[in-house]
Amino acid sequence: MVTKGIQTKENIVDRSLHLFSVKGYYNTSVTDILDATGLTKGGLYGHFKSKEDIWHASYERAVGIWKEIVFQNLDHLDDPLERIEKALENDLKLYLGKDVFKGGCFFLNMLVELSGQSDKMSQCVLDGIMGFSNVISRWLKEADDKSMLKPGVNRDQVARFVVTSINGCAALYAATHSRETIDTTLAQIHQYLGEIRR
Amino acid sequence: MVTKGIQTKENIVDRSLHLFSVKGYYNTSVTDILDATGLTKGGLYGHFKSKEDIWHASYERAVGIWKEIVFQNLDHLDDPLERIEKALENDLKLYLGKDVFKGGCFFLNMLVELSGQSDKMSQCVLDGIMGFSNVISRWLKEADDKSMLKPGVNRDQVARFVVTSINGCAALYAATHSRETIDTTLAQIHQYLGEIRR
DNA sequence: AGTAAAAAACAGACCGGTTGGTATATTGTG
DNA sequence: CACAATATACCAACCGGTCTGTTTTTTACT
Repeated sequence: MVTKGIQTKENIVDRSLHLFSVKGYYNTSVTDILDATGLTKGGLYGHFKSKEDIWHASYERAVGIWKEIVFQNLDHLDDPLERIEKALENDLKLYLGKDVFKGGCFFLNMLVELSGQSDKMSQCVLDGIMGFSNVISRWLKEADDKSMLKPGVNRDQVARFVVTSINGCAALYAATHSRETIDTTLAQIHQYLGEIRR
Repeated sequence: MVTKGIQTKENIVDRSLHLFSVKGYYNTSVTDILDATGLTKGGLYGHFKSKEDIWHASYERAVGIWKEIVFQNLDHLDDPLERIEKALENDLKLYLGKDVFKGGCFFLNMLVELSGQSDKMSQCVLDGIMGFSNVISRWLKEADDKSMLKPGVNRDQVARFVVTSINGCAALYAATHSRETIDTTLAQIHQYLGEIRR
């Protein structure tokens, strides 16, 4: 049963996630969250014990939303390299490009802002990003097992480079909001991945 | 003649640049700058009329430092593609990797934090980054004129993709501080650029 | 070079407003 | 009725910035 309490709690997370994404963590004040939710201090701090706690809940929510978008329509792709490209396309076109979070990519924004500020929070984000890199790495392994890759391809490096590129794309897209940024990145990654195929 | 005034002014810029790079713009308080310089409010605001003014001066300083590092030892390289790779290597190994600014890449950090917050400041950073992309684009044109490129290479796209990748690398390096991040990016860009050569 | 006037540099108190967070009281709901 | 949910008032610390007054440096003139 969905009580009133957990309803408002989810609402807090939703609104906060949006605010953190647009304004950043430090530049989002608790008052901003109060205004966005219509609550007051007492109401908010009844659900979370600190601003950082709200962030962690927002992060988990963001991961859920992101996964649903990026890993959709992948099951029917038997070709691991096609699967990788489709996932990247999902990420850039449907997650980043559709402005799921108005400020750009929540994870990249947080990673940059929190690096050097909060080890706990930035490590949290970094783990998520490296997780995606590992998924791609596994798909590359699958391709390699099927003898689809040129010999001598460093799979981990390729995976990390691809993830690096989409993060760079996210940084530039947040500033430009131009489709070109996304299209260019996808086109060049396609070029790049085409060259590791046997 | 170097008066006392412009000496302290330069000192303010130096310290502030460092603080902005490590803590970000919003999370750096004027008091932080006061502590770092040993000044008080009156002393500081005699040189700059606002915190944003200090940032603009810091940005200009950062550009100067960055250019000196990235464009060094390039004159002797007649091969434009080698020149591009050397510039990227300078950027990642000597600027990013040597922790010239402790918080990682000042420009990437600022771009991400300021996008959506201050159009004026973020545009400033974006212009600088796109300027680098244009330089690379011109070098690619030079290579093309010398018939060094495969036919059909989209020079602007290649330039933008390369710049995108080094920015992504900067984001991950700030979080990991691992040489591997840099080495991987350089190695894969080398791979990628090798494929556009005729 | 010495000195006095002008100007630049700086200190410190102060401003209204905001920060994240707490304690307690009140309201709404099962 | 009981308890979760929310409001209100409040806290000390801090925010970027201004103001006035004092000290130090530079400049101008002899």
